[in-house]
Amino acid sequence: MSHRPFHHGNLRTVLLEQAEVVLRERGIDALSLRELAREAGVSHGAPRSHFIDRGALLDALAERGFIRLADRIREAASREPEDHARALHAAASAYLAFAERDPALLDLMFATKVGEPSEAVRGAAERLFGTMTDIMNAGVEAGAYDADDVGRLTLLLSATVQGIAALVTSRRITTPQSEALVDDAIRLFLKGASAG
Amino acid sequence: MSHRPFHHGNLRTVLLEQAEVVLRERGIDALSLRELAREAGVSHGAPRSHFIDRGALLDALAERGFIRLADRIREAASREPEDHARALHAAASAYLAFAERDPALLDLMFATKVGEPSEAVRGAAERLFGTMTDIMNAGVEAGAYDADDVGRLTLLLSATVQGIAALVTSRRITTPQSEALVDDAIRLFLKGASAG
DNA sequence: ACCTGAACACCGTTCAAGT
DNA sequence: ACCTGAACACCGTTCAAGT
Repeated sequence: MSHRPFHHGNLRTVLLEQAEVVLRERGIDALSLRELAREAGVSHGAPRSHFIDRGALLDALAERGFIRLADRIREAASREPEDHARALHAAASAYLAFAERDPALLDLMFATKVGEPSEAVRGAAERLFGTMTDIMNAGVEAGAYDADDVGRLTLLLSATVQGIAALVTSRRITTPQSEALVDDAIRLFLKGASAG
Repeated sequence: MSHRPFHHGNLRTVLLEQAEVVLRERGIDALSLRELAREAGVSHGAPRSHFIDRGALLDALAERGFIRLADRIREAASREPEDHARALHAAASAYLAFAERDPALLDLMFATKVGEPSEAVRGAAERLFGTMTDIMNAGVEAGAYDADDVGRLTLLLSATVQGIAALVTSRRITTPQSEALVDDAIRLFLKGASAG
């Protein structure tokens, strides 16, 4: 048996993955660097080599969250290449599914920043917005919107879906209500956004 | 001089008001019961008489936040009794102004609940939704919507405005962008929601 | 380059005791 | 009814030292 640390070269990922579990099961208040270290079998000082402080861990979690959410949305929309309305619906549903599985992570991703958001988080958030933009551009090609409007419409759609997600994670509406709300949102969005 | 505690009968309010300042200036991570107690000039155990734990204080803050936000929105909309579109715009702008002044408080109001939200918070959140409903009902009388749709449309408008606020508090968009987004949102909402 | 372990300051919570 | 103050367990952070 070696006495090299079990997680040598891997501790960062182990901490992040365990943190996601804690976030999912017990929420952000239960997330402690010392507990993560204990569960990973390292000393309480070890995370310091990978995250300068608790905020840096939270940033890394938010970054991973944005990347995963963007991937889920892109994947969902890509299953409806022929029908833009259905693609929007699939994307929104994927967003809501993420919110229901990982509400505390979504909170973290959209949490108030005291200063500027970190570069990594900002980039990951832009990846999500880029995914939404790609989906909307497919709608332009299908004749659903004017090309000039796509930037503003993408922002509006993103805000609307995030708002619905916030109502779900804060338990203000139930899952069935959120599904009806997504239907309404997309129907009204397409009607209101149509050129002319 | 009496040695009755300075805050006798008043400590609860003093703690809440100081907590709102801390939340505004330094964010939720800086909010500590012990610090609040020190600043109020009482022992660290004193808050226990008014809030069973830190979560109860946060609930009380969220409750007050919902009440204040609902009042601001009602007031803003009431200044445009003749023009429903302008009333919606005023309400949304009041929401965004709240989000910019008290981003951490808004986060708290829409934070993920692990269990069920407390009765008091739920009631206060419903007051906000009730205010939005009243504004929308005025739109029904003005002929902007079918009465049958007003419940779903109110939910959609609420979600959209909250989503725009989330983009602001998370620093994803700037204040000018949020103003343009509110314009787009309300124009598109009225177009999409119009009866027929 | 990464991890250990002592040290420090701070925190939430509990609770017997006071008024 | 409300507040005090000791006690407990836990936490984030720092840092000299090890490998």
